[in-house]
Amino acid sequence: MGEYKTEEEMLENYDTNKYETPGGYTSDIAVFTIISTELEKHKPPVKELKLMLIQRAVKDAEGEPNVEGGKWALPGGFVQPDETAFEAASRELEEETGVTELKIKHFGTYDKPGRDKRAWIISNAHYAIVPEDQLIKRKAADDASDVQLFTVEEIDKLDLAFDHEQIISDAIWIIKKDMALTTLAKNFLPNEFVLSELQGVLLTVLDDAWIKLDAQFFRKAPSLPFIEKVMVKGELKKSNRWSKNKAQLYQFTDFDPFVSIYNANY
Amino acid sequence: MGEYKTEEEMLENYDTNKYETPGGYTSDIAVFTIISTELEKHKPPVKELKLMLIQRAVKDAEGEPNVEGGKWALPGGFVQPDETAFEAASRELEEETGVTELKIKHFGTYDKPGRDKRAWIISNAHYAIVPEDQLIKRKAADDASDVQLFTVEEIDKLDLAFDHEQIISDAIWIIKKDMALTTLAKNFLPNEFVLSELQGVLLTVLDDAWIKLDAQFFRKAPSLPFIEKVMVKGELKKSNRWSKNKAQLYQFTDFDPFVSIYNANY
DNA sequence: CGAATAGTGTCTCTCAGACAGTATTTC
DNA sequence: GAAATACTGTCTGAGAGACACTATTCG
Repeated sequence: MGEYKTEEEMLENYDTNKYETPGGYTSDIAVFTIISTELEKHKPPVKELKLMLIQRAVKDAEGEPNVEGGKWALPGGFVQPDETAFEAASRELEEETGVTELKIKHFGTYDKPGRDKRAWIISNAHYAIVPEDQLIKRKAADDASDVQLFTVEEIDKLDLAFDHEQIISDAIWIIKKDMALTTLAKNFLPNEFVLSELQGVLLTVLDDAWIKLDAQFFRKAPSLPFIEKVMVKGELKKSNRWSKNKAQLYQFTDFDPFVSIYNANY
Repeated sequence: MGEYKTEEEMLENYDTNKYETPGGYTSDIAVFTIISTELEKHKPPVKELKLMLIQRAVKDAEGEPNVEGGKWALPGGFVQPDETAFEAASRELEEETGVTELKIKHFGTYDKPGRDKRAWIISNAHYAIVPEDQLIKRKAADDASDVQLFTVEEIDKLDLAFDHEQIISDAIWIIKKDMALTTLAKNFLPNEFVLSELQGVLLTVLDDAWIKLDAQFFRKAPSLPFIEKVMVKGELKKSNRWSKNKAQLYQFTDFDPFVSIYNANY
């Protein structure tokens, strides 16, 4: 019969070697941003979705050869025992970019045996969205060549560390889905934006015909239930940031859309 | 400078104690089923969403007090180093119910420090859908009172182990979302089904007005792009399983619906 | 023939889709 | 005034929503 009389006594003697335990627990972050390139004054800029990657050092701080050295990888690191993987992602993103209060979302766990040559290491993957102005600030402060932004097409040609090719491919898929199904777009936009900016953000990721057609987009968008016209002192607030003609400014409401395949258009 | 010359040499000497490592890696499964209760012949049955839970033994095999003994919990267990959490879920579900080839989906990671009193234990949560006939088979074979099906309302009153209250609440939310956004309903239905069966499954989880209204549901459902009428030798196949009047049988196609909040109804 | 399930007929109204047209501002 | 962005007018047809009505079968 039992050696221990109480649950407390048993807990004190709990042996973590009873089952084989993982050799590490990490958190990876796919940092997305949309870069706007202004071609001309009073012209909507060209927008491109980019992902931040770091190039792993060939040798570590002690001068030892680094695992997967020289390859490009997602930023990330080991999770501490007093935090969740999500908190680790948030902490590491701040260390890396200096930005806090960002949209971060967990989207998957990667635990395939052999994914990390060192040991049985489990990774939780997150995506984060950084507004471009925040990233540009960082770019100036530290223009290390080992941190770079890549478009989706450029990533295809890179030599990626671990199973990060899979993680990145999943991240891109998820961000497309979330862009279509949630108001994720708001994280890529300033608080007040014009319709053509929203259109530009959506087009970096989605490929709907009606979003491309100005007449249809400009007619329907104003009645989307999760955005509203910006009013100041009873007047409609407008901007001519991107055009000669003044355009109406919009902001997101807190409406949380919920759609269903059983009553939607495909 | 470095002790090791090559990456291989370094890998052989990799010390997993360099960072603190988790004390365990587990996989939990929320097993859902929809139980149909036939009240009368030729009447559509009452359908209810149920979740399978197990009651943790008060003492373990060695007679020691068991952690969270006596409480209800999700089935699950430790992940082996040669498998993923998903594979572990699949294996454990088979051990528990004897059923393979089921719909299983990972939906979250639970790693909040202190969630398990024993150690730093990370759990991956999955949901699974078991057709009711498979579960009834099991019920007969082993009618242990420590495995039971509960409705969502009944679960609210139970004393649940670890953070399983949170996991279950998340699981129910996810299954509702997936029911609305994917063809998840097909996993709750036989291969060939009538519209009232689909309507019944949807109503266990969703609460759309138009699904409830027969006239609207029966008009629109036939044109859903992911189901089609069953044909046999050029004839429409019908069934009077649930009614005196024969009803058209449908089956799911392999169409994968993709909806967006930007062109949907809310 | 009554009752119950499984639909269909018909009307109204809204909105998607297509395409042309207008408004505002800068150079 | 030319050019570019940001919309609006107008028509057509498909489909959502509401409610009444029909069809089939069992007992």
